[in-house]
Amino acid sequence: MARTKDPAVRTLLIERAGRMLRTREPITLRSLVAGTGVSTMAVYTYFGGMDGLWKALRQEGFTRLAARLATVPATADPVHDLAALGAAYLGNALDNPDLYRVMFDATFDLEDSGAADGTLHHLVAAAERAESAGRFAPGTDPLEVAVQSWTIGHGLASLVATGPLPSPALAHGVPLLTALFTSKGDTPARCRRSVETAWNRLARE
Amino acid sequence: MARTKDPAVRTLLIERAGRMLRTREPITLRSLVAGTGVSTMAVYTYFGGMDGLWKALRQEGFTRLAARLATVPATADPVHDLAALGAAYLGNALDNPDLYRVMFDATFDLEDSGAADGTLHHLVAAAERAESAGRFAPGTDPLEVAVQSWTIGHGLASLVATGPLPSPALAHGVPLLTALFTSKGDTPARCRRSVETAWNRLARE
DNA sequence: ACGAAAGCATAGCAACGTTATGTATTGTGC
DNA sequence: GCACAATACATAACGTTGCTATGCTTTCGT
Repeated sequence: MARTKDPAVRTLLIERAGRMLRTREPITLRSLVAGTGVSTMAVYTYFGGMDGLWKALRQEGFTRLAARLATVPATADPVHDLAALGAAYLGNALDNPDLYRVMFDATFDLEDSGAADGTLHHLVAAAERAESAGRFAPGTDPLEVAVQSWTIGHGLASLVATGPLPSPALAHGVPLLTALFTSKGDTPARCRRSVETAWNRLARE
Repeated sequence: MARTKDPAVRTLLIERAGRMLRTREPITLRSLVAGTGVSTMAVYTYFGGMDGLWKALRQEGFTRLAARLATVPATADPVHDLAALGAAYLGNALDNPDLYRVMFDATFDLEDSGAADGTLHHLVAAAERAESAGRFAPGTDPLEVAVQSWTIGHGLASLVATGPLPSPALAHGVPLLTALFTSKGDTPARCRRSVETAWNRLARE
C-alpha cells in the first residue's frame, strides 16, 4: 500500500555514526548523510530526528557490550568469571570510549533501561554460581553483588575512559573487586588469585 | 589605558548558568544573557565563547564540591571521616546532578585537572590519618585508598544521579566502602560501624 | 588632557536541526 | 491488472544556534 522501508539504510546510518564517533568527527545531520546517497529526511523516517539517532546509538552500544560479555566463558572458578566480566566490561568501555560516554550521557528513558538490565544479568548469573559453589556466604544476594561490581566497573571506566584518571589506574580494579568478593565470604588469597587471573586478560589487550 | 573588566558580570553569568542548569533550561548564548542587561559579547570578553563558559562552570562545580568536603569535620574516627567524605561527595552530586554531569562530561583538559586533584586531597588526608591511627595496615598507600574510594563514589554518583539506578541504590555505598576499608586492615565490625554512622548523614538529607 | 586600548552593543553570517512541500514508488482492494 | 492511496524520500526554506565583524563608548596611562 506504500513504499517500503529499507532496513539496510538504518544499519548503514548507525554504523556510519559509530564510525564517526570513533574518529571523533562531530556527528551532524548533514555530515552524517553526506556521501551516503540518502538525504537528510532519511534520518527522520528511520529515527524521527537526531535524538532518535542518538538513542539508537546508545542501544547499539549496549548490544555490543552484551555481545562482548557473552564471549566470556563460564569456567570452574565463578569468582574468576565475575572478575572476567568486569574486565570485559572495562575492555569494551576503553575500546569505544566515545560510545561508552554516549551510553550513559543522556538522561535515561525507560525504553532502553531493559538493555542496561540485560548487561547486569551476566553479572547476576555469575554471582549466583559463585554462591552455590560456596565461594560466597549462603544468603548472599546475587543482584547486590552484581550492582556493586557494576558500580566499581562503571566508576573505573568512566574515570579512565572519559575522565581525569590515566589508564594505569585500571589496575585498581583488582584490589577493589578482591575486597568486595572477600567481603562476601570468599577466601582472601584464593579470591585475589581468581581476580588477578581474570584481570590479565584486560592488561593483555 | 582601557576600559576595565567588571568581575561581577562574570560571577553573575556563572551563577545564572548554574541556575538554568538546575531548572533544566537549555543554556544558549542568547538565553543566558537575556534579561541580564549585558549583551552576547560579554560571554566572549569574559569566557572567550560558550566553551569557556562550560569550562568555567565545571570549575565552579569542583569549587563547590571542595567547599562541601571542607565542611566534613575530622573526628577521632578517621575511617568514619573517610566514609563521611564519600557521603558528602554523593550528597553534592545528588543535590546538583546536572552540574555533576557537566563536571565529568567534556574531555578533560589539563587546566582544571588540578581542581579534581584538590578534591582527591581531602580523601588522601583522611586515609593518611586512618593509617597512622592504626586502622589501616602499615605501608598502605593513602593515595591508593583515596582513588579507590573515589572510584566507588563516582560510580555510585554517576549511576544514580545521571544513570539507570534508583536512589535507594546509594545504600550500596556502605558495603562497598566497608569491604574496601576492611581489606586495608580495619576490623570488619568496627569498620562497618564507622561507615554506617557516616552514611546516616546522607540518608538524613 | 588627549589618545590608544579595551569593553561591549548591534548586526550579520554560516551551520545546525527541523519542517513544509512536492515527487516518486509500491503494496493493496477491486 | 489497474487505479488509488499511503509511504519513502529529495529539495528547499525557516528559526535558532554560536560566532565574528564593525563601530561606538569608556577609561586608564602618559
